[in-house]
Amino acid sequence: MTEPKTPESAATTGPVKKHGRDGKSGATIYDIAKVAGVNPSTVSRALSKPGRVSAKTQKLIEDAAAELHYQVNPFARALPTGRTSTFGLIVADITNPTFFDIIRGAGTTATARDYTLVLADAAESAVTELTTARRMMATVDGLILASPRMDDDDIRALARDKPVVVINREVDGVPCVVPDVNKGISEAVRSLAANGHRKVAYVAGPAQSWMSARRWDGVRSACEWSKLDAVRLESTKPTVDGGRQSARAVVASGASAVLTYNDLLAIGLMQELQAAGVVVPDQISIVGFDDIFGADFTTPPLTTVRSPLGECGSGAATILLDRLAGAGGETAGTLSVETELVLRGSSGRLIVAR
Amino acid sequence: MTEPKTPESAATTGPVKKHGRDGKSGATIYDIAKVAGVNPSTVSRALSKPGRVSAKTQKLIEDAAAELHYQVNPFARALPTGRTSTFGLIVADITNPTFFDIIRGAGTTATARDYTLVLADAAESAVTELTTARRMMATVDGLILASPRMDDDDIRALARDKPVVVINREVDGVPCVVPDVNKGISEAVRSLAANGHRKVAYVAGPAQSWMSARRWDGVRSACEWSKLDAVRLESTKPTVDGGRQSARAVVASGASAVLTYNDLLAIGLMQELQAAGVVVPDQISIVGFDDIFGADFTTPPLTTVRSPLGECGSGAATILLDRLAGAGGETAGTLSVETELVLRGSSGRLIVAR
DNA sequence: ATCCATTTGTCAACCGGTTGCCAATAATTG
DNA sequence: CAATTATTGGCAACCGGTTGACAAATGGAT
Repeated sequence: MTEPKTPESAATTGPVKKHGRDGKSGATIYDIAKVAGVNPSTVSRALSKPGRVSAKTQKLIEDAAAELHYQVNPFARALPTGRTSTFGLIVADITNPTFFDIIRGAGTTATARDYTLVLADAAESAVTELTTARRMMATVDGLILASPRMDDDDIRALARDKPVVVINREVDGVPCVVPDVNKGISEAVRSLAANGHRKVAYVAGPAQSWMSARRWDGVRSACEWSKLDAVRLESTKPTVDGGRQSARAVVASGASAVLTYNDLLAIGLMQELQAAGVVVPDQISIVGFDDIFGADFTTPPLTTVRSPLGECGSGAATILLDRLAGAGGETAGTLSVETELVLRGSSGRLIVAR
Repeated sequence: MTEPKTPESAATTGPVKKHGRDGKSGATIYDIAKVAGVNPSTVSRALSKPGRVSAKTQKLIEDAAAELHYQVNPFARALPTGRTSTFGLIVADITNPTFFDIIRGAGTTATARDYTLVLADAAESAVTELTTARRMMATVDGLILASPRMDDDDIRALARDKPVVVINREVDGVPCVVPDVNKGISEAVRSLAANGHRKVAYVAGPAQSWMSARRWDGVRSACEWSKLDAVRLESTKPTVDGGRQSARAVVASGASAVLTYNDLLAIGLMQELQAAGVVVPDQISIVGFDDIFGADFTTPPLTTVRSPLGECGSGAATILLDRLAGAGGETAGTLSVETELVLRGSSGRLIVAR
């Protein structure tokens, strides 16, 4: 091998310092170009556009890159192209275990497709959420919003800028991933009816929650079908504490079976009822939603309508990544994932006290 | 106001297109410069170096920036400076609820200080962990490793490159945040001793877990002090399932009280014992570690040695951010956070069967 | 050997900020 | 009022890749 081009000469006093390695870490395509004896742009092409350069030049460059432990500088790449190989996930509340599986699903899919996941928490505030989303938009290729609290219009505005996928809510014109509650709910209601229950209460979630409305719809229509009474009760907040506070209303309602907006409410409710001497499920059956982590820690373990949250996360990530890969001209349909009843101990035959 | 400098003239046929707004979103400092009638570099200074420009120029520029809804392009800034306003958090296993609070703590601190958190999961693999860490290093200013599985040397190697903080493990030469188990453990053991227990079992975690070793040390020495027998049992994995599997060994050990490496093990153990007809805490007291989400869902609710995980997360983030802000010459000490006993229903007086 | 159609590599102009150096201006002092 | 010093703003060269335009080299067909 003869020294290709510009050797170390000319390094006398000229102001030529362009692209000089100053001891810092990281080789650049200029270093590779020097080693391989080609032009930097050729290196760039070899490394990003397959088939654009001849096989032997390709090999030459790849070898040099390997030898130098080359790693692209993501910023340098993002600057002219705008592509960042990163997407954001904003969850309504990191505290809420519902999102754990979503985060995991999205994270796994991201890594599998060589993307980086940036996570942010909206702390249940629509304002924080929007601010965070706006800030993120600058650094990501796309965004996933899990149970967003902001307006439909805000979401659509974001979606006009870069691909956005919504989880747990349907927004017109934006691709969504939503658990289809009907199957799980009708299984649950049928099971309750079969066990002798005649009146079912639904403890609702936050008033502005899209999903809570869907679930109530599902419960009402399933009850209608099974000829059961359905009554809707409000809750203060969708947490264990909120569940405790709803116990009084539940008892007052005279229902013998309760479905709650989520598992947290169900767990709190069960704790409070048991503390008051109510036997679950003999006197009251309780069914939650989501099958979150810990739903089976209770005694009796919680019966719940499982939403495949991990699947929602990975599904949303897949949709997003596909859009980023393709020209992005796909339709904005809704991906619906199945829910199912997980029958555990907190629901069962009604034992009428006499 | 008169039109400052270069008006729209000269836009005839010259190849002058530099920094032209091409309809894309986002104003640049060049746009601001034009509006404010100053040089781009002055805009840059006004926006990043406080006090470098005169008050009135500053105002002029800020107004223009506000009017144009200017937002810095993080990539353009990162390219020459290397600063990204981003740090990474790698957790050993996203599935494990222990990390939920850590993520939240770190996330909150990050946002509070205008940093972005990038999350990654190592899926309990030392190799994945190291790969992920290496890849992240290119895009972040610093790194937090929560319960890392990789070698001390690998961690130190990473730390040589950029600031690294470790949670739940002590590594020489690297700043660490570790819960000090002793206070919580001695409270637990004293409580057990006071309740008539004479023999305590410790169900250990993964063999290579630094923290499991610390906890066993703590249990042993606390038992010695309180004149109790201590026996160590191994577990298959630190999960609910692992806890179930350890039940047999626990019973065989003859201990009347058990501390487990973590809450998951404790919960599984309790479920299995109860299924076998053992009454908790009358016949066996169970104490977990961490006070994870759901630890109080069980019946009886779990007594546990709480580690302030959220504090660990935010503490680590604070250390990291302080280092990034300061020249980074601080010592690499260990930040120790206090643990405490959370006395719930799963531990109590030993009722000797007769 | 000549000419045309491809393939492959080079040039140079970006992407949007940052920063060292220097000149112009303003403030301070004699 | 002149001389000196402290501020402030401008110029231009980066950071490290990407990409359109174009020329050189290669190959095939005549």
